[in-house]
Amino acid sequence: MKKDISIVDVAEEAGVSIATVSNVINQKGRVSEKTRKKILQIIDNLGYTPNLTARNLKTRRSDLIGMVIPVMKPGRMQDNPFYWDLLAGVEEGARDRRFHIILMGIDEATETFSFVKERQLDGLIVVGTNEGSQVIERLNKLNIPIVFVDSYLASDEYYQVCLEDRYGSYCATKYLIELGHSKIAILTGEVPEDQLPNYGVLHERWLGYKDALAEAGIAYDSQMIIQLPTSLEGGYRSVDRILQLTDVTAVFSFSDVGAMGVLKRMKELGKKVPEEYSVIGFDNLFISNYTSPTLTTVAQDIVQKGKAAVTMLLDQIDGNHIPQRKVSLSVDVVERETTGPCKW
Amino acid sequence: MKKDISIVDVAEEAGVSIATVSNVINQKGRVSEKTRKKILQIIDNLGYTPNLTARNLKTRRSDLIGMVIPVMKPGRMQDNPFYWDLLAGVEEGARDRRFHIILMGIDEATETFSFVKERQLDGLIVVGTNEGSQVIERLNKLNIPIVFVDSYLASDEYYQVCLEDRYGSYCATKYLIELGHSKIAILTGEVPEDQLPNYGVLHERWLGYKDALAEAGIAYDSQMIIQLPTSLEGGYRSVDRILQLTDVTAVFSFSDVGAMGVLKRMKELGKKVPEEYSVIGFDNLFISNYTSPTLTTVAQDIVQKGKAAVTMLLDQIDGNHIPQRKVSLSVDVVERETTGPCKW
DNA sequence: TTGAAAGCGCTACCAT
DNA sequence: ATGGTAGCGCTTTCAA
Repeated sequence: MKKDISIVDVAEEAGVSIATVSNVINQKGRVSEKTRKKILQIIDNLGYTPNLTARNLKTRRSDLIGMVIPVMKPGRMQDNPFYWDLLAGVEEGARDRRFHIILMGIDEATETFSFVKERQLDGLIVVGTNEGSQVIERLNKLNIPIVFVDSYLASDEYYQVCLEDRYGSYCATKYLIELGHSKIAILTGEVPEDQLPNYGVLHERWLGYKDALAEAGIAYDSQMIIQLPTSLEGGYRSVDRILQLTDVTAVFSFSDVGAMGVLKRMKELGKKVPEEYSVIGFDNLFISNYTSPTLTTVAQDIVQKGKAAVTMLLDQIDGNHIPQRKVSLSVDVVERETTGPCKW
Repeated sequence: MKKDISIVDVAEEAGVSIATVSNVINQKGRVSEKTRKKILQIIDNLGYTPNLTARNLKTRRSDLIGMVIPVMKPGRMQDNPFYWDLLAGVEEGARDRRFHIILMGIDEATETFSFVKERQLDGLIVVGTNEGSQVIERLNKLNIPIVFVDSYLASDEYYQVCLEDRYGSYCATKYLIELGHSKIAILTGEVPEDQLPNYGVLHERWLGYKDALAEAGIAYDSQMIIQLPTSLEGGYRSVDRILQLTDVTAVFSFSDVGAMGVLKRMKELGKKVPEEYSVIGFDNLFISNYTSPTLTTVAQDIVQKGKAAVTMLLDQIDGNHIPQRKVSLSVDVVERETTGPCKW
């Protein structure tokens, strides 16, 4: 197997020093147009590709960012299309700026992030961690640019991309209330109520829910909180619990996948949506417009969220000015077929 | 900002040479237990992390693999949960073997794969390319371990992970035929019929469809092929075309997302599934069990596919014995609610 | 405008 | 069992 072509080969072929070759590769100027042309030509002929590993060793810049996503029980990444959309945005944004991305599923409890130093990552996008999580402290020690997505960290030192979660949740709830619903079950995810404040996104949405209730003068009832995983399965299983509650007429799932689970189980049990129960989700997955009935939901632009995060990260890395460290993307209730007037 | 701790610091602190430190890091043995312990202790104290970039420069091994996925029009990765499941499998398998993965969306027409040499990638997982594609030749030049997923390359030199596409398609079609259907429209994706042989997966499935028809003595009718994108939108749009065809009673979509699009449009037009039309998909996305009605489909284990691919790749990289270069994973018709007896 | 050379952090060979 | 050192491919300073 023949050795790779290095900068030395190019220099020899061109009869110049490697320093000069380096200068043309890196467009430093200070090379005569003539030799520049010649070297470029030779690079092309030889099919030379600079070795980023070597460059990185010297410059301490890898043009590589990490995207970390929490994994579930057996070490598998979460089965929610949300992440794919987010990743699509990040990937696209990174590609535009000639960065590459390393994707990693992490176990928050044990991850040390040693790969960040090992790989000399220039930055990190961290998805869905929370105030008080063990990872925050470890991440701080890394001392590299980080953008947190959906994480709600209190300190305004952190760069964050979030969503108008509270407002979106408020709108969803208000929307249901205006339809006449007052007993509204919520699927918050698998978190005990007293732990909610530690789960930023869920907490915000919970607050939004309470905001709307309060505004309408409806008493908050913690029985309405269903604590099951944010997943199809979780949504599915939640229905049996909801039916044990009295007079519930609407369900607000903090995720679209959860809402889809609800729809399935409702249908199995012969419960009519939206005639008997209204269901609203959160996310507006592209698939949510294709369920039957189509899902009313709080829409966010997930791909845009990924792009916003990576843009903020790369700007940070490149030392560009960043107007604000915390960005909150807007939401929008999309009215479809799973919601309707309260039956009573 | 303080400089990172290097092997030199560890060596100094321990009063040994860097060679010895290197030996303990790489578990080469030939170090006395006593010094080994000591060095390990110091590494821990100092919080030293080896610099993989430097190691890589020396060893020419990056412990990094690439996963490349074709992008759509505006440079966005395809909006199909399939890829996320596949990625989940790859990521999990890579993590188990301490490899990291770089994910890249590529434009097949222009991609040169220069990043492979630049980053010294140890291997590549290539998804959904095809015989005769421009990328094959370029990939060959790379001269690194590659595993092709869903690619159907003729030469048995290539390492490939595929599916029993033809058989799965045969089973799906046969299943419909046994229900009494004979006019079965198929959604192949956006490929002209005469180009099908160049699209491995689609071609195989097309062949399987024809196999079943032939077996049942049903004439093949190329009008039954609907050429629209493999997507929710494509499936949705296909319905209007299908309805122009005479006597069609069943639709076989080569993807679940396509089938979901069909379901939506059918419902909008008041067409009953499965009473008037049977619909069957392909993939068994986790979401397909949550549509309404739930989707009959040809099931494949996508996560397992990703794992199989990465395992084969890493075995190749590590020089392990690989029993066979081409693996075909099995499929399985999952009968749900979108299919039923032919109305006539 | 160009070149010589140091050195990034590490591994691996060869000595001791 | 341990150490000295060349060198991986590149960037960067300094000198010419």
